[in-house]
Amino acid sequence: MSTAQETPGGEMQPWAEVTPDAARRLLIAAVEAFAERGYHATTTRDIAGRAGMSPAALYIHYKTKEELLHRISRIGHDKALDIVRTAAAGEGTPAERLSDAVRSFVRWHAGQHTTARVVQYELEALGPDARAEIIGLRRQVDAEVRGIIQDGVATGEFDVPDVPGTTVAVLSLCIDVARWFNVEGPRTPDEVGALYADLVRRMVGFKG
Amino acid sequence: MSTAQETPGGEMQPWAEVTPDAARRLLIAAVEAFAERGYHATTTRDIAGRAGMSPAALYIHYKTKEELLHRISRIGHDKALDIVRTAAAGEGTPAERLSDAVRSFVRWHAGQHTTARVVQYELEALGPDARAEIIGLRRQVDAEVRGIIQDGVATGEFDVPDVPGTTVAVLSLCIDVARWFNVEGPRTPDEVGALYADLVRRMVGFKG
DNA sequence: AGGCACGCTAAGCGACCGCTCACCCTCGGC
DNA sequence: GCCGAGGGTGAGCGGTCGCTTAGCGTGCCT
Repeated sequence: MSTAQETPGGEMQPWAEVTPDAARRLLIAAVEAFAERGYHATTTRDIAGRAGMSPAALYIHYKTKEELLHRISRIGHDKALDIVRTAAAGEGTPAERLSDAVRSFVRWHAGQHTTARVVQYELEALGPDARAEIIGLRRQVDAEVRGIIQDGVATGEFDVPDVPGTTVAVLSLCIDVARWFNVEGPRTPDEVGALYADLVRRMVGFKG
Repeated sequence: MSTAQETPGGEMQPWAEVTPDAARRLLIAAVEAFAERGYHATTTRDIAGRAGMSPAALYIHYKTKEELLHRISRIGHDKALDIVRTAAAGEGTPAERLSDAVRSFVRWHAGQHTTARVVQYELEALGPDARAEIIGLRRQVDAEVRGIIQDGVATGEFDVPDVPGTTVAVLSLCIDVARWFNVEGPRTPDEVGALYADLVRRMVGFKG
């Protein structure tokens, strides 16, 4: 669904779908600034400066500062939904699909924690329409994860007394990685993903 | 440790330790405004207006807008640390103490989610000194929870391959309640606390 | 009664915000 | 060689921000 390009190593090149080049540079600068200082504390002058342009250049490619946040949030949520959809549509057992989903979802929130922080924590800065659109995408993410858990309950693999509540908790756990993950810290995104996949297996009562 | 007063029902009256009355009204107004719009998007005029005062009145009781956030964050973290310390110092088994800690910690983050949102998510708006002080308190919270988990591992009650990682995950799970909890939602703070206590028991491999 | 400390307000200062406008440079098509 | 389109800049507008200052009202102490 995404037009982003894969490198030979298979790693996603983020923002590859944003053109032209100047618009992409501005967007990347905005992601960094928003993640560091928050949306409201970031000035358009700061964004343009990081992209090596004058303040006015921003408005050639984006109508407002909020449109920048909207584009970032939309692309990020599309990517997040893509990740869980891919895992949910896999062919393994519910336990395997849930582990896959958690592992890749967490890996993205850790590896791209700069982007994820903006995507997950600056939602309230969006206007009503944009916010509603993003909330719709979040509901789809929730539905995918809940579906996997329900499948596991149906097959008897999982023991989950409260499926909606456990779904919220699992997603909350994964999303909050973006808040605390630190590149200087002791764990790689892969390691956090593996740890969290194990923790979630336990949460759903899977005896593997 | 806190000078806050208990009501006859046993429920804590938040901000009771803030005096005089005008200073407390301003602080409560600031908590609401910061929680709704974020620190940087909140104006001192808005805070003063909510407290029924003129903009200048704020500066009689607080030196700057940042001092307001600092006071809120400090009091909130003191309360959070108090909660986990009380549970950790209890007399039950590690499983009981961990459940107590999670239940009361989550109950606070859900019931006082307005305050908790400010306390947990506006840390970066603080200056370096204030931030360092708060981070110190967070480390103490982390140490309390890690201590309980280690105790459980030592007695063989818990099966936890990665104690520091699991500690981070447990705290992250509890804290993020403040972000998603909604008073209009289907769950009471008590119910979320009970659900989360169960989920955490599973995460540490407790077979109860 | 007089004085004065204190809580508060009206007005406003200087800075900086998001955003606009008039203009410039570069480059491809003819 | 000229033109038009599109990406870029410098300067700056209107507005709002955090915060300050001069002065006012009220109640307590003597």
